[in-house]
Amino acid sequence: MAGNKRHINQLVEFERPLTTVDIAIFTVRDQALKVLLVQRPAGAEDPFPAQWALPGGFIDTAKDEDLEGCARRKLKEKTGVETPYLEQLGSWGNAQRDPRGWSATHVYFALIPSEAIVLKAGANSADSRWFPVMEERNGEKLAFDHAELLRAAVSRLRSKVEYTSLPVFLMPAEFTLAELQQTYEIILGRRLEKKSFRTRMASADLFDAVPRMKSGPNRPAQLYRLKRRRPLHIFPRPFGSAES
Amino acid sequence: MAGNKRHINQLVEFERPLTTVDIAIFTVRDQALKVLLVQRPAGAEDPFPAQWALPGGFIDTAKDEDLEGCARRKLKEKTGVETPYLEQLGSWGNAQRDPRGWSATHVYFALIPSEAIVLKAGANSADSRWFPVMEERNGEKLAFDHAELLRAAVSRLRSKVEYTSLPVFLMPAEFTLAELQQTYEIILGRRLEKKSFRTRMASADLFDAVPRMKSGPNRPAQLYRLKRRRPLHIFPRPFGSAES
DNA sequence: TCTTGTAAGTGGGACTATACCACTAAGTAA
DNA sequence: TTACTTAGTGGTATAGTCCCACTTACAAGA
Repeated sequence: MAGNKRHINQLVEFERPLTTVDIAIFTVRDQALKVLLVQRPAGAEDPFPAQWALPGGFIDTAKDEDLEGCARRKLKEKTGVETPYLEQLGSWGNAQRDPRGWSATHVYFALIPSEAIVLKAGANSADSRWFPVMEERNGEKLAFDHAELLRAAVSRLRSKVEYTSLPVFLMPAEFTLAELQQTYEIILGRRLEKKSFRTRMASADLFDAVPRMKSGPNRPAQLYRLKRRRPLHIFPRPFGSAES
Repeated sequence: MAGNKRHINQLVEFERPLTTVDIAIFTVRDQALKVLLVQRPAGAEDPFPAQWALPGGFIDTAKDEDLEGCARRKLKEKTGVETPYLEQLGSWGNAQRDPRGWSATHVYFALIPSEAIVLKAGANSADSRWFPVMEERNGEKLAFDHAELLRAAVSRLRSKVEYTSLPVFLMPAEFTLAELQQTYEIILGRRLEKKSFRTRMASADLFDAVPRMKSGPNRPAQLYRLKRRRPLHIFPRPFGSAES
């Protein structure tokens, strides 16, 4: 199975594109959907100096076993944690997106509960920060074609949230149904009907009630915990329209 | 925006993976879902000699504007036609899949009506042929990791057919509702209920009735034609279970 | 202690797309 | 004319959600 020199000769005729992996890491905090962006180095040696970009970079064929491994490595470097959810979004490749030459990037998106995160300044990123995902602003001045990648990631996230249990991966270990519904509402940008929401979640059988309540100024709420080994649940129908 | 030598220096530390594009091209003919496979050259210069593989190959950074353009080029080379439907499936990359080195492939899948196709022997493929998609057989001895890629493509195709109008892209210019239903049934591997099927299609408003009937030994059937500029239609609910 | 306010959680009928199944319609072949 | 087959429809049942009003449970202040 090992390569041999004959093969190499044949390959010379094709220039190899640059190959990178980028990740859209989402969380919900302060009542908003946020994405982690890193600021590119300010020196002129790199393209798009000092601009914000999705975390990512070149594949290290020595260290990375496969594409997903590369994504997990970069994700861990930035956030310091393993992600509970990682999905491949797709790949983008053309001659223009990187001024250094024909390049292709493999894009992943990840969901991480807000409290889990410990931001680290990465080796190749002067700074990293959570940006609220707003249709207008981001989309403009990210490095490379990352604005487009981010739009695609947000679009995929929203459409999957319509009919799956994806947002549970954004919740802390214990949470109330109202908090989960809020997370759905923040991502979708609209209100959901309480009864329908609870009926769905109950029938999906995703959580165990823990024998504790969340107290506040009002009626205490039941706390739940995600069952072990619960994969993504797909609901038979998408969420309906708005409430109140 | 042009590259400069400084950048190149920095990039030397990363070996560039081999980059390819592969396509799963599907059609329905002879009452079966089929996929186009090409036989790799028999000489020992290439890996997996004489084995069957998905059509595809290296990106030509001189000719290919982007990944999808590369996929369309290879598709046209093999089938001689433009495809009515092309979608990116995902990418696979690791150190083992190609004996020549760390490689990543960008996989697309395409749907083509059976009569449209004129198979051409490609430059790098001694032969190409339609293979029925059967869970058991294919999955064993395709070149590279193409068995896995094909499984993923079939899986994606099936799951999208459950709740979209995808199979219309497999139909000839004029067709009957019974023929369309048959196409659905062949892909899904189960019978669908006639009335539900027709109600769905009617409400989707995808076709125009042409003023002609398809005659046979029995009652003639209305012929339909796909409306112009009809994108993929998504039904509010997936198809239900079997009939008779 | 009682009232007020607010969020948690539920009861029950309405609605909608599909499931199910029986029926009619329209042709060919013997 | 009858038998057979496939096209196409009518009408009720069902499932999951929608919608809205209601009850429950707590804190805070009068």
